[in-house]
Amino acid sequence: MQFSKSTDYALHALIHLGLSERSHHVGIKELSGSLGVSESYLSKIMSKLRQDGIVRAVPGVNGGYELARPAEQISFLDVIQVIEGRQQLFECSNSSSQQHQLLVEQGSAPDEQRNLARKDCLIEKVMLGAEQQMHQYMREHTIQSVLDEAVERRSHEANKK
Amino acid sequence: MQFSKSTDYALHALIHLGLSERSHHVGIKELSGSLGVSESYLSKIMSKLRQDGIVRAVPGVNGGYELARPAEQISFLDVIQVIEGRQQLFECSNSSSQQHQLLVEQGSAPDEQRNLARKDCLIEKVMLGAEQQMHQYMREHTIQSVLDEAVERRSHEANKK
DNA sequence: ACTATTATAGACATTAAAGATCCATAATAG
DNA sequence: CTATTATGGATCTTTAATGTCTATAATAGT
Repeated sequence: MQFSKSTDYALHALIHLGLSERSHHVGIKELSGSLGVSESYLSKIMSKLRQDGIVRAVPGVNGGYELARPAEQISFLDVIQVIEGRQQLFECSNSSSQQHQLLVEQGSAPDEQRNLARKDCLIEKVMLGAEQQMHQYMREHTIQSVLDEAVERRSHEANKK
Repeated sequence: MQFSKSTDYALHALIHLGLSERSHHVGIKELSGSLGVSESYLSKIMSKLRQDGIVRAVPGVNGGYELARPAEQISFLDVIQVIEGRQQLFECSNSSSQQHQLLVEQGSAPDEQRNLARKDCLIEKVMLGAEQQMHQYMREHTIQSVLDEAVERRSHEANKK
């Protein structure tokens, strides 16, 4: 299991837009050149980001892309969910099998067992908890926080001289 | 991005083994029947778990599988890493491109820029942090903790009557 | 209004990974 | 020695990610 390259491209593209001045449009040529990926492919990704309101796009001469809202309001989670989708990372495919019966009391009434559906899988519950830990972290980190850290790193480098 | 079905099968199989008495071997027939998956496919997964020391396997009459160590010493993280592999969820594919130059000071010496390799990508750093949040949670949850919670749930159900 | 420029959307091709099956082999209990 | 059970290799199918191409629509500048 790995995040797709599209996610990598999307995040880097947004950093690039974040570095540009406000209300300046960056064309797909500049973006794709900077990231080392084809225009065709990157424009698919940018379209997704536009459809989800992360960036704005303007066609025509001097057109291109810009962030649709301040960089501190674009979290990593926002971006990942646009590109990777919003399904759970783990879904129990097994709820109708014998397996889950074993986790319920052996002597209970049949209708109680029926009520134990997909969402009651204890394994899925753990995996969902794990995912939400990751989400929380991604929610706290934004495009702006990366830009800020880049500035910090620059001043550290400067001090070393 | 989603966890593979193999991970689902592996976790459910381990719960099944955890429910069986110690030093009792559970055959692939029983396991695959319980999970609703073919013997061939599940045995591949069980082999992986054996190679990584999660289960023991015994061929021959009355053979089968058992947990290789106590259920409280088998964490979700152990299992996920066997099945999904140990690569990072996110790896920056982009370190040699212009993108990262932008994140470094524009006027610095060329050799300092060279030193900024893959591992210095600030995006990758955030993503790695997120992954480690998830790992920590998975490390704290074990096969035994699921079995315990199943018991708890049973007594809750009993109280409702 | 015309033209060059730029994003959009759809169709399509390629590649890689997951999911699944089959068979020959090796190990074990009785 | 035999029936049983796991193992490993080869192979096939399906699905998702990756990538390209082309026709269309929108825009700025003239």
